[in-house]
Amino acid sequence: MPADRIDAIVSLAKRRGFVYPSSEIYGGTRSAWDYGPLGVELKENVRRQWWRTMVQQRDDIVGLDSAVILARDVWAASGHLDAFVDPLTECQSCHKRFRADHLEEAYEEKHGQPPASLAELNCPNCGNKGTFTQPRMFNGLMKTYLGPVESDEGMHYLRPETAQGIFINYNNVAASARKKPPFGIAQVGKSFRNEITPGNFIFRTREFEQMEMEFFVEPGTDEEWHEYWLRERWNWYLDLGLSEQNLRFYEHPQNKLSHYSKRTVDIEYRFQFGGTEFSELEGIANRTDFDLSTHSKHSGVDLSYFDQEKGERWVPYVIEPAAGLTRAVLAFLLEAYDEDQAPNTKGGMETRRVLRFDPRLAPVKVAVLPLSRNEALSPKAKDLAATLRKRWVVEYDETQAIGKRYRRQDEIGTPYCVTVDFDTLEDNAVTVRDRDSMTQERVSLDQVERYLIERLPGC
RNA sequence: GCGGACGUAGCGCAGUUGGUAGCGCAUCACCUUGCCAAGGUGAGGGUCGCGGGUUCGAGUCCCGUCGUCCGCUCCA
Repeated sequence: MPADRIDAIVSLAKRRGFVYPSSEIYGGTRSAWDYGPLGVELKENVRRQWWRTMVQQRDDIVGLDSAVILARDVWAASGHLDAFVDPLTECQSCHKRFRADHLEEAYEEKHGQPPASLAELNCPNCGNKGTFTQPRMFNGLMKTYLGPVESDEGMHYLRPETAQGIFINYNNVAASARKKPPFGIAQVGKSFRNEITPGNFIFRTREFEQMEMEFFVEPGTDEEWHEYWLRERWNWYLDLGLSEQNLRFYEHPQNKLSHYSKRTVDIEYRFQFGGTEFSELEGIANRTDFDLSTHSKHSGVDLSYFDQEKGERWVPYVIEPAAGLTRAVLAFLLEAYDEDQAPNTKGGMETRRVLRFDPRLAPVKVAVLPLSRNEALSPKAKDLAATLRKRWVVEYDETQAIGKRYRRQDEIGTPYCVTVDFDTLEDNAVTVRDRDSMTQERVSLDQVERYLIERLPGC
């Protein structure tokens, strides 16, 4: 994979309508991207595949769509208010930044007492003393105010993860859907974090979309279930076209785990940002009984489960596969991007840009092309397009040469092009052209839909 | 937030010592061809990211600001 593939994707994304810089006519706004006509289809297809796999095709997982703005107590209970707010200070000599509380802890360990002020501290990087700025609080939680008056009472947080909406609905879902462990609750939606350094195109943004599932299991079976979900999620990416060589597992070291986690393993993709080969696509964590326990404690509502068979009560453990929808979109784009050689009219070869999407992810499934803009061909082709459009996203294009139109479709990853030609008027058959092999097959008009259904499974 | 680079039409770029912007592709129209783009003719599209300043005059120099990328920092 060439290192400039990401540049090619950014350019193509804007040119063809996948992703635009947000608020572009006002100079842009940091860390936000807008999804164009093809991008929204692609994103929706990724979301749909996840939902089908995780919810609709299983009998042990159900869906949920909770609010973005939850009660403030939720974030106190979940630990986010503590974990997301850090005092940061910067060394004015070498311009490195540090957690002020970490510096003070290190000082105390060494000297047996806390420093009187930051001025007592030497910079761990350059060794200079008294160079630290006053610490500033960095709050990873995004604030907003409910109600017309900006008062402290109205201050709420936009969710930094969708998971908490699931935990606080645990009782509701378990009761109404008559579910008992092991079972899961899945949710897709936007989350918000004040990332210090957003960037790398749509990889890290302050507003982003997550696909999260919380799987509730009996304590003691949690490690086994964790392994199960690692395999399941890995296979999901493979099934939709990511190649094994571009994926890997990353095991978080024990001393760097989140406040809620017993073990976390990421699925990473070879995004190749700057000097970083692999970056996180999805985190699969064993959250233990932390969430349900803490919400039981803070809310006063018992979220434990009474096991009828064993006659005992326990708090379920949670295995959480938490995927970034927008990150997955980028991974699928990168993986699909390819350049190969295609013949031209003159008998030579030309470079062809093609997005080799799995058909389930392709924004457009079929393009209908009359060989020539013509009184007889165009209506016939339009009729066919209208028929196919009842089932799939279909593009109709009659401008310029047929070869050029094939290339346009290749560049946006359309798996099949159906061409209506002059013979069609005689034999009622059309040509179906395959994106990857560029081979063509003659198919009779009344069989086209069936032909495509066979080749577009799950679309 | 710090350091560096960059920001000219949708995309990719050129703009020489400061003298009021060009190229390729793309788009649109017409002609031509008719199964794998880049034939012909023509058209539309840019207050050169934005705001100040220096200057008779700035895309070109200076300052600020916004944005992108790279490196730090952060990444629950």
